[in-house]
Amino acid sequence: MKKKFYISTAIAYTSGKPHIGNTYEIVLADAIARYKRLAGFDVYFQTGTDEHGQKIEQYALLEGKDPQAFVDEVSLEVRRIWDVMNTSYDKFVRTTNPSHVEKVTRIFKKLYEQGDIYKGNYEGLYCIPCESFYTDGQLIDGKCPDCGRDVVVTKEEAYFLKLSKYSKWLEEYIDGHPDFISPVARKNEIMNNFIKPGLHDLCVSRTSFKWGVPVDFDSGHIVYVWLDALSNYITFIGYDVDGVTDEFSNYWPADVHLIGKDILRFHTIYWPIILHALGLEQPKKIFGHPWILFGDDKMSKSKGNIIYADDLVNLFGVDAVRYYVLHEIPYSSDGIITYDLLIERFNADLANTLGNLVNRTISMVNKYFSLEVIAPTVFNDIDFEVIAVVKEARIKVASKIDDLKIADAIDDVFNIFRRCNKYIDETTPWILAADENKKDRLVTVMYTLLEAIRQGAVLLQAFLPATADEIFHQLNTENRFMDSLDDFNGLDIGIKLNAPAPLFERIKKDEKLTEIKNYYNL
RNA sequence: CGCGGAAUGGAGCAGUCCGGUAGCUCGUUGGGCUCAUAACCCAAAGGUCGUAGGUUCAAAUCCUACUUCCGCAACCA
Repeated sequence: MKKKFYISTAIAYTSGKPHIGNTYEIVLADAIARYKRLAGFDVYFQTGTDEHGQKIEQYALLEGKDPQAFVDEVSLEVRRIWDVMNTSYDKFVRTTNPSHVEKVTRIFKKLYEQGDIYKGNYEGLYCIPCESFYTDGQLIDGKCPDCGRDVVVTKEEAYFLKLSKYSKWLEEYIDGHPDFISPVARKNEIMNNFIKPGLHDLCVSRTSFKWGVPVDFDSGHIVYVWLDALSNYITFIGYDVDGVTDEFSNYWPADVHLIGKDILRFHTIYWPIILHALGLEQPKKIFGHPWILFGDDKMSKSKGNIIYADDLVNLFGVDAVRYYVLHEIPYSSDGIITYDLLIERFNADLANTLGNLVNRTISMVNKYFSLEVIAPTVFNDIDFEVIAVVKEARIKVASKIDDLKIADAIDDVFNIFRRCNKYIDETTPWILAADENKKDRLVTVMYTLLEAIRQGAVLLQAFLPATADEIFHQLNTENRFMDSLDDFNGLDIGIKLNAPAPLFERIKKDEKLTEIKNYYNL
């Protein structure tokens, strides 16, 4: 039986269109999911939208829409962008799904009945016009951060989750499972700032708005958004308080929850405690990925420097955008995106190293052998060097993916292509072609190149699926499976390649920058 | 003294745990080649590894202090 692999992204909050930063997460998860499928795992990849809460209620009101209609629209837009990014999620979930809502209601009730949730009073700084509570830290000059008016100390009835009861347990759990939270810097942050000082009980209901899952035994109370949102990881694979499905038993616990570093707290404190209280196993790893910054600034609507993924795809193509976010964002520190850098990487890596390699190789096969794949004769040392690089890449990629170092993994794939370019200069096929006595050598060199490219494309599928498809098409092969890397003979002898065509046209920077300006009507 | 992270040639990063000639990708310059998308290959220039001390035969790496930047600081997703 196949080994299972459950990976999730955070569900996107449907307050607006997701920008490239949000999109990074789904692409990252997609690369891992695609790789694991390739490696023979039974992969389950879940993503979706988080659709409840006061903010959404407000935004909907602002646009004069019913909240459900509002989230229907935004959720559709999120899904459209995920599809534009060519991501291979298995299930797209929505927290407004009636079955999910019922399950959350029952989870809340169960936790209440077993004493993990209790009724108390929430006391905080409240802004009356905004109908919102704030903490000291959120206030700007002691005033409401939204409207700038005075806040007053207010008390309201609310339900609380007994985090304090599980504080010790959580600390020990995290200590005993060093890989649970990564990167490790984030783990320290959570441990030192929150867990070690002792956890406060978490307020898990609200009465100040309506748009959410109601507490069925106490009207007026709405389940706090996070209890609702986090539960998506289990409710949509068949968890219910009074029984679970086979699907749940098969896939839970999740192997990776991929999330933005900003919501790490919810996933490493509230979520483990909720699961523990429900008597469920913990996910194996929670990875708080870094952010993408545009230029030097954090992307935000107020700064007007938001980049949307679908616009970038229109301007550069889906794999160019995937390549950039996967390759240029470091493992634990924030990455930067600018048009200049995007163009530079596109030209240097995609057009020059990869695109030109494929193009020059197939062009040579066309010129020398009329596109026919001819059986190699004897490999010699220089060929074996290339073959060794290809073999090594497979191993390196596997270990980098397991460490979630996707940028390094994709670089290992490109090492194959770099090595191939060098190999062409070392073997000078055009000189071999001029001498009929060297035909055997030429045949072997061309085969080595084609098969190295094919094997590179097999690995590349995880990251740039459309590009890999195009390479397979030009090579006229469907042999794209991982076990085809066991040997170096994956191309059928005697087949004809398809005609060469550039994978990526080089970008002229000035023209592209002008195009970008026009695109945005600047 | 709230907690944590970072500072490495023009750019983006690795190396720091387990001290031992400073590495990768790109950019720049020179050369080569001509199969290819002004591409590809080779070579060179360019860094006193944030600052100041300390330990050591030897420090980017260990210790101390300082400077700068960033994240987190609890019910906002």
